[in-house]
Amino acid sequence: MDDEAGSLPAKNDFSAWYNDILWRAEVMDVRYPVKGLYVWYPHGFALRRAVYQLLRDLLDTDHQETLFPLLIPKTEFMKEKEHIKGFEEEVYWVTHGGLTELDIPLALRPTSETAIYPMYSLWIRSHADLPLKLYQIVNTFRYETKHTRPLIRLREITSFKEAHTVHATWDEAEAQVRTAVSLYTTFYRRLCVPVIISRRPDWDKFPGADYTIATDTVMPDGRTLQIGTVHHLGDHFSRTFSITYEDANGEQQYAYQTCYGISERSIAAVISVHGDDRGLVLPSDLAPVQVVIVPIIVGKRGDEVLAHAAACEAELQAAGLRVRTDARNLRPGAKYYHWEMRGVPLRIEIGPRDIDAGTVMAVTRLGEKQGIARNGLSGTVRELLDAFSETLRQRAEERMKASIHAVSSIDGAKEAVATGVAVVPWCGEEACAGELERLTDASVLGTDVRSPHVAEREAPCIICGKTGRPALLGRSY
RNA sequence: GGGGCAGUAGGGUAGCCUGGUCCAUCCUAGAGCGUUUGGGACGCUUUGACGGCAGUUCGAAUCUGCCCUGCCCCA
Repeated sequence: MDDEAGSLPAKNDFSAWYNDILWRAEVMDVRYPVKGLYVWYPHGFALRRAVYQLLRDLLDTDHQETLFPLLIPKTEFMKEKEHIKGFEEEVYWVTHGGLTELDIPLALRPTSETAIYPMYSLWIRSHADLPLKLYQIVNTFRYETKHTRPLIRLREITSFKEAHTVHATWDEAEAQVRTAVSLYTTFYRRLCVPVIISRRPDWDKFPGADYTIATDTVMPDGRTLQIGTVHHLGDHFSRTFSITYEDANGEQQYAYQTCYGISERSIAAVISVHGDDRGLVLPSDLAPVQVVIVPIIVGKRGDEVLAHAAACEAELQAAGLRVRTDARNLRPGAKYYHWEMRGVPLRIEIGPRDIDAGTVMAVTRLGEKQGIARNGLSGTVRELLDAFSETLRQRAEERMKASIHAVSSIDGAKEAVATGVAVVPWCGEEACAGELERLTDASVLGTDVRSPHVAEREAPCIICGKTGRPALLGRSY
């Protein structure tokens, strides 16, 4: 499972690159013998833990974490008609307990609305119980029939963060939608992953929602990846599951709800947006190893070098950094390649020359090399790590900007979606969207686009010529 | 959903058409010992595989069927 010399495919062959980097960088092992299920390597799992720690930190300010069962009785699952229609073809069913057929089959949750809302019905009695904001991070199951891909299209989503909120009014739920969108924006900012926010077309919204706001990013091959959704559920589920509260006047009212989710696709985005021909490139906050120290052991001064390396490691550790010293019996170059593949943001080389000069050599994952003073090491390293993340963020944002093109013709749209996302004026009619999708072999992702790179202005619909507004068009995963 | 190609040691391959010559071979990796270390070290020793099930046959990595898994193309 070790990385062998120079054999990661170039990133411009994105599909091959993506398949290879996952195991070479020890993120996922795809050899588990069931289609669509994959194994987290410890290094990948450490990355997952860092990413989800950021997410938890953000949510914990005004949500509470909880945990609901994996199994949902068919009787509950089948209650909301639109919801069922959206999922019925991809639900796994548990039909037997041992050799006994179950009276009521149990669904493996494809998402947890129908597990959570019957309990919400019991928990919510009065307006004083509102708003209720809970989330859980769980695995979910969907019987995907299309081509599965690690972290992107899974039969077991291992890391589904789903939040479910309940409010007294439709408007309060809508305010929560805005809050959630802003929360996700912050989250992706911390991952240094640029996103475009838009409102999904009606035919593409969550089954059972009033509307859906989605966050997408653009992958290196120009296809978009949906990496977060926020749904205004209106009162559809509260009517189905009898989630009511007594208002200040003593009247029973149906509650209004939202739900919003993020999965390990967020990690696919981090890997894909930042990685390069040498392997992972991870923002400092996310890297399982933030600093690797490579002692340059030359001749008789080996012990002296190791002692200096240990002292540096201790100092950085004391400063709260995740540090590793690589004292293996390998050439330094082999270690550099090893840790570059795994995305370590900063490498520190310590050899006899550095000891004599009172310095260490610091090299970022992007190849910027400089000698820094041994004195005040941890402070300097912190600064380098922060600057590194900021560089990644800006670099990614520029790429995102370069992949978005406002167009006014079908040919222009075709050209744009070949390498990224087109912004086209669209009247809002489904028929026009269908025609547009057919002509460009791409999908209408959404409207009400929120991105610094997309101007919100009216123009004639690219299909029918009536008044239109900007819509995102792209090929998506 | 339709079609195509593939599966041989931890990873990458040859062999398959034309069944036996193959305890298969090479690169890489793993283990052990020694020498080495400022961008992928070297020597010696050693470990390790024909996706699964059934069938044809004296004999199957090789032929047949089904299944599983993966990759690519089209809807």
